[in-house]
Amino acid sequence: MAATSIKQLLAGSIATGNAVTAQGWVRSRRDSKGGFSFMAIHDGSSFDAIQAVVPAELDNYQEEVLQAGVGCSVKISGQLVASQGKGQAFEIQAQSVEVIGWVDDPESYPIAKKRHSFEYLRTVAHLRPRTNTFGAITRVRTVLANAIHNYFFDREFQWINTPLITASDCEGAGELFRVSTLDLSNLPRTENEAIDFSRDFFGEESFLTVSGQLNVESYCMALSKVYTFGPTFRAENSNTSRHLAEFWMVEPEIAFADLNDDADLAEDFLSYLFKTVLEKCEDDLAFFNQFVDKTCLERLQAVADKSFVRMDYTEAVDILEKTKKKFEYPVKWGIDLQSEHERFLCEEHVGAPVIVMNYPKEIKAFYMRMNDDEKTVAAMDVLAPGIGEIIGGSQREERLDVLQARMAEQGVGDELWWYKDLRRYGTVPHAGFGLGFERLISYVTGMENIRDVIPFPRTPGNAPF
RNA sequence: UCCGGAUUAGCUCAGCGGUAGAGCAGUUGACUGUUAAUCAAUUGGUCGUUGGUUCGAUCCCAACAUCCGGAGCCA
Repeated sequence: MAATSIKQLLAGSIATGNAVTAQGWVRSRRDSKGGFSFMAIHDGSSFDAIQAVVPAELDNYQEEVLQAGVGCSVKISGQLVASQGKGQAFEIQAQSVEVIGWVDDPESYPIAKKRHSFEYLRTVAHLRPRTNTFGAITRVRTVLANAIHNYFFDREFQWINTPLITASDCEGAGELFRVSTLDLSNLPRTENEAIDFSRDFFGEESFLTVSGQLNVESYCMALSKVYTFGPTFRAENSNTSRHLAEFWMVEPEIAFADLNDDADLAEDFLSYLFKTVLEKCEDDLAFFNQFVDKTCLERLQAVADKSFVRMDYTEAVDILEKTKKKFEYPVKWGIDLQSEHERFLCEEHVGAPVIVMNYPKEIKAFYMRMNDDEKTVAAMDVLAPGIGEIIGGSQREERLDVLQARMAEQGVGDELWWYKDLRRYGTVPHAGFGLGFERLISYVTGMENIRDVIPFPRTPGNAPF
């Protein structure tokens, strides 16, 4: 008989008395001298386990059922019945229990039936999905990824699969990983002893992308509403709870739009995502709210209700200068906001997500649109309490002459000729932003370390699984 | 990369200049429609690595490694 997912078994849509089969992994077994054992079985489809009541009369009860501990995989067939005990509505009255896979050595099985620290679980990243926490994170991650695609699909955005390999090293977002097939122990050289990249795979130096934005702009200039959603790579030596060397990013780009349209999109998008996860991950979020972060649900609801505050950079600096709070880094107009400043703004001053707009041009990238004051550019950061910058975006410079001047200022070379072409042929005001997918999940779940919201985190000195 | 902190049983931690302890897990038994079950007994450790100080180092010192927190970079 085909197995039914535990989510379905617990949903109440199958009439009691029906024959069912569940398959999954044992979370716990409790033996009763009343002549049966209770087995809690997980298969990842839901937060809750299903309980199987296994009678001692089964042929393999002594030899197998009583030996099947935490982590063993099993297939259990029987009748779905209303539970006599508290804690679950339904359970399986087992008629057969087949142990599919044993746990070699229960004492050294890394995932014991107890609380483990997240630091420890990172060292067993291949087994940590078996815990409540990582199962819940995985389901939330899936719901959010789907919600992202659904949001854009419903609003006539096209999903653009921008390349992961790029020859441009000037995308302005940090250090790049080199992509090469050259023999490192025998590098080809040019006449003046430089490495001869013309003999490399792509005929020039190439790298893993740090952003799909420049490429997605080209599709935006034809399809109007587009987005990328995929992995991104940064070779920064960043050792923090908010950075990964490999992470996923969502980057929408909209044509015929300015910075305010961009901020509207960011706000509506986040609000939709949070509403969706509140609706679809009730059990998992209840778990996070109880064991990981007591303010989790409250915070999600606040963002779902769109309680964003918008302010100009200039206004933000003004607030920071006037507050009595002492900062390690003094504030003055022209500096980039430090973590402590961003935290003060969204955590203490406002107590909700803040969108800071129109930053000094000196501290922002070449492609951001120059404002009329010629001192600021149309950039925005969405700052979230507890996370910091969750979104960074801008209106793009659509005027060829201004863009060229900015590129020259920042030393960006000719390899972006195609990017300039977009301003030469039917240019249009447009804007977009980048949302760090893992930062979003951190914010939603309350998980403090970004290494715990991606299945196999890559950080400096660390890619073991 | 910089500044702090940590590294002792499978896990979480306590401890002390005279070579070690608890809780949980595991194992065994008792008990029970149980559900982080309970109760009893019990196994289990070159105290991160390498040097140094000392009669003697797990403890003090130094370097290194790894991890954590904060900062920078950013998403």
